Amino acid sequence: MRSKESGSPSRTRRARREDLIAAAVRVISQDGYPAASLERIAREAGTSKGTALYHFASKEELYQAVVTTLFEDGAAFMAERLRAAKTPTEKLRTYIETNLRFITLNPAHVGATQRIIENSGAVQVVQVEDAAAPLRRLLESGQASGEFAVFDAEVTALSIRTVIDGAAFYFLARPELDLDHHISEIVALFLRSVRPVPAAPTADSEE
Amino acid sequence: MRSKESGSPSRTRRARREDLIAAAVRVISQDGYPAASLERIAREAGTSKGTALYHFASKEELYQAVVTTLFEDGAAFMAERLRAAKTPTEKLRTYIETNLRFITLNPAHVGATQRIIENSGAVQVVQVEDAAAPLRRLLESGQASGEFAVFDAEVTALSIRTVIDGAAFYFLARPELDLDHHISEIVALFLRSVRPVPAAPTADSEE
Amino acid sequence: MRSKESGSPSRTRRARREDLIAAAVRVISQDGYPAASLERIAREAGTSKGTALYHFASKEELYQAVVTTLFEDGAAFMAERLRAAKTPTEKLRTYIETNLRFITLNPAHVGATQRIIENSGAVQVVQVEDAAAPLRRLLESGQASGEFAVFDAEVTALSIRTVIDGAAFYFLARPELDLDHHISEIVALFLRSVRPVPAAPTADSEE
Amino acid sequence: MRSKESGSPSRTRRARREDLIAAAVRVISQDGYPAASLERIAREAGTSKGTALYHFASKEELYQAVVTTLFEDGAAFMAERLRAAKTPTEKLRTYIETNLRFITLNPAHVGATQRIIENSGAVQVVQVEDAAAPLRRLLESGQASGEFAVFDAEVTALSIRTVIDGAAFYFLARPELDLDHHISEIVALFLRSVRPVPAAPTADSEE
DNA sequence: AATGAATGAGCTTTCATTCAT
DNA sequence: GATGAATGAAAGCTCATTCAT
Repeated sequence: MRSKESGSPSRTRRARREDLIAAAVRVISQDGYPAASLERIAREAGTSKGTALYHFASKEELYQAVVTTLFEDGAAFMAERLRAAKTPTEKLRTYIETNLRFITLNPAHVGATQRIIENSGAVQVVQVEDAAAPLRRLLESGQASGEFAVFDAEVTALSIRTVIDGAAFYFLARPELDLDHHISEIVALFLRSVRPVPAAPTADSEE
Repeated sequence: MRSKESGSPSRTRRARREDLIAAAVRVISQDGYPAASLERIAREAGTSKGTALYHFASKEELYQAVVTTLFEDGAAFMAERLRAAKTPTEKLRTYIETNLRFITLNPAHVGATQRIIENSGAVQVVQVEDAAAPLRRLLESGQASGEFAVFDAEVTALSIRTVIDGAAFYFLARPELDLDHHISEIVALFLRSVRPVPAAPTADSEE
Repeated sequence: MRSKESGSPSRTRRARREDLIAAAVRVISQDGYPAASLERIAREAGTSKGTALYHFASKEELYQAVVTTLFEDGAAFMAERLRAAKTPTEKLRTYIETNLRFITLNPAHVGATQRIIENSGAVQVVQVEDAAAPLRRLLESGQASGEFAVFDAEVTALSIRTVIDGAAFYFLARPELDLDHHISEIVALFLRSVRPVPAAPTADSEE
Repeated sequence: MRSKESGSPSRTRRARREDLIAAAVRVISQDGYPAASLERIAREAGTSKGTALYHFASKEELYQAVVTTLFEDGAAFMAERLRAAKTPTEKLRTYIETNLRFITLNPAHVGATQRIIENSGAVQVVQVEDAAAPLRRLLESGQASGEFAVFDAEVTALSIRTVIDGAAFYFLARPELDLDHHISEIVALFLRSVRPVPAAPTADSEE
C-alpha cells in the first residue's frame, strides 16, 4: 500500500516520528509498559534502535511525543464539538460524551499515555488537578443558574474525570462492550446525579 | 541474641515478610514503580537483597504478597461492615463508604497494588470484571425492589468501582483534601444517580 | 600460585578491588585510555563487567580508586624518605630522586593516572598548582638561606614537576633506559641550575 | 550563489578543512578529548557530520590533519628563527625560546595535538625520541666546544623537551601567567644548568 | 536465617560511518 | 559539494537471581 518500501530511507522526518509514536503506543498497549524497550519499539516500527534515537534524542523524548500528540489530538477533537453546546446541561453532556468518544477512537493511545505519565517521572503533563478545573467551573455555572443541584463541584468534577480516564482501560480490556451504549449510560448517570433534588412539588407535604 | 535490634536475624519469618511488604509499598509509593528495585526495597526494610530473596522466592512473589495482603485486609475490613446494611440503598451507601474508608486508611498500599497489577504481567489478581460483579448484583437487587431507577447496572457498577479505585490517587497526591467530606460527597453523588426518576410533578401527590 | 582458584568467589572485597585497580592500570597502559572499557578491564581482572560494577559503583569510581591508590602509595613512599634530608640542597635532591624513584617502581600506575586525570573530568585530584607548591617553598627556603641562586621559584618548581611527571612516559616507552643513571642525571641537572651564580670570586678576573 | 553566508556550500575545499581543524582544536581544548565527537566538532565548525566526513575520510584523518598542521606551522615558525643563532649557547637559547613562543601563540592547538597523540593509536607522529634528537646533537656540539658542561646530553635533551611540551598545559590552564617572564625564566634555568662547573674557587686561578 | 559476592541478560545511549539525494 | 537519514557496534549501567558460607 505504501508508495515505497516499508523502511525506505526517503521517508520524511515527520512520517518516521509518527511511525515510532504509533509503535510505542502499540507495544505499550500490547506488551505492557515494562516490556516497551526502545529495541522492541523500533522493531515494531520497522526500524532500528539507532534510528529511533536519531529521531528522538532519548526514549523520554519519544514518550513525551506520545503524550503531547494525544493531548493535541484530544484538544482538537474536543474544541469544535464543545462550542455547539449552550446550556450547562448540554455542555456537561457534550463534555462527557466527547471525551468518551475520543477515548473509544484512541483507546491504546490513551492507555499508553496513562502508563507513561504514571511511570515516567520526567514526562511533562497537564496536571490532573488542572484537567478537572474546567469541568468544575462548568458544574459551578450550572449550579449558579439553578440547573444543577447543590453538591461539591470539585469532588464531582474529579469523579467524572476519573470515570472518563478509567474508561480507556475497559475499552481496551473488554472488546465485547457496546461502546455507544456505554457512553450514553455514563452520560445519563452523571446527568441524573447533577439534577436538582425533585423538591416539594406542591404546597404541603414532603417526606 | 540481638532480639531487640531493628535488623535482628531473630525476627520471625512472619515479621520479616511483613517488613518487606511494607517496604515495597513505601518504595513504590515514594519513588515510583520503576525505581522499586529489590535492592532498594531490601534496604528500605533494613535488610539485604539476599535476605529478601530468602523470604520470597522472587520479586514477583513479593509483589504477589503485596497484592494478596491488601486484598485480604480489604476483605476483612469490608465483611463486618457490610453485614449491617439491609436495604439496597443502605448496602450501596455502605459499600461505597467502606471501600473509600479503607482506601483512606491504606492509600499507599492501594496505590502500590494498582501499580503492580498494571505493570506486572505475572501477578494474579481478581479481575476488575469480577470486582464489579457483586456491586452489579447489589444494584440489580435495588432495581428489582424498585428502590433504584432503571439503568444499566453493569455500566454503573463499573463507574462506581472506577471512582473508588481512582480515589487512592487523589488521597495520595493531594493531602490537603478533606477525606471525610470527599467520601460523603461521592456517596451522595451515586445515591442521587440511582434514585428513581422523580416522575412528572404534575398536580397532586408524589412520594 | 594463588591459594585458591583464580576467580574464586571467596576472594575478599579488598582483594577484588585491588585486582580491578591493577587491571585498569594494565589495560590503560597497554591498550590506551580509549580502549579501556569496563568489559576489557574486567576480563583482564579475570572477572565480569557485572562484578566490577558490584565492587565499584561506576567506572568513574574505579578510576578514582586508581588515582587515590597511587597518591596514597606515593605519599607513603615519599614521607619517610623526605624526613632524612636537612639542608635545602639535600631536600631538593631527595625530592627529585624520591619522586623519580617512585615512578620507576610504578610507571604504569603513574601513566594510567595521568591519562585518567587528563581525560576524566569528574575524577578529583590535587591540582598541579598545589602539587608544585611544596616544591616552590623548598626552593624559596634555599634562596633565603643563600644556598640557591636567585630565580623565579614558581617557574622552577613547575619545571621540575613537569620533568618528574613526564618521566613516567619515558620509563614506559623506552625500557632500554638506564633508570638509575637517568634519575641521577636529572637530579644533577636541577642541582646545577639552582646553584648560586659563581659570581666574581675575588678582585681580578671573571666574565 | 550564497557565497557570503557563513555555512555556504561554496566555501573552498581548503577553507572548509581549515574550519574543521580549528573546530576540532577548539572542542578538544574546551570540552576535553572524550567529548570531541564528530557531531560536536562539525557543529562547532558550522556544518554537519556528513560534510565533515566528506572533507576527511574519517575522524582519524581529521585528527591527523590537526597534528600535521601544527607540526608544519611549528616547523615554519622555528626554521627562520633558528638560523640566526650561531654559538651552541645562542642556539640553545633560541631553541627553547622559540619553541615556547610558538606554544604561547597556539596553546590550544598544541594541547589538542598532545591529547590526540596520547589517545589515538593510529595517528602517525614524529616520535618524541626523534623530537629530542636535534636538541641532543645541539647539546653535544656545545659540549664538544667546551661551552657546555659534561652531562648526559640525552637525558638533558629529554628534560628540556618535556618542559617545553608541558608548558602548553600551564599556558592554557593558568591564563594569569606572565608568559614572557615564564619563557625567559625557563631559558635561564636551562642555560644555568648547562654552564660548565665553576670549578673550585680556591685561591688563585679560575677559568 | 542471613548475606556478600558474582553474574548475565538487557537497558539506554553515543558514535563513526555509509549512503541516497 | 553537502547533508539528512540510517545503522550497528560498543559503551556504561541496572537488576533479578544464584550460590557459598
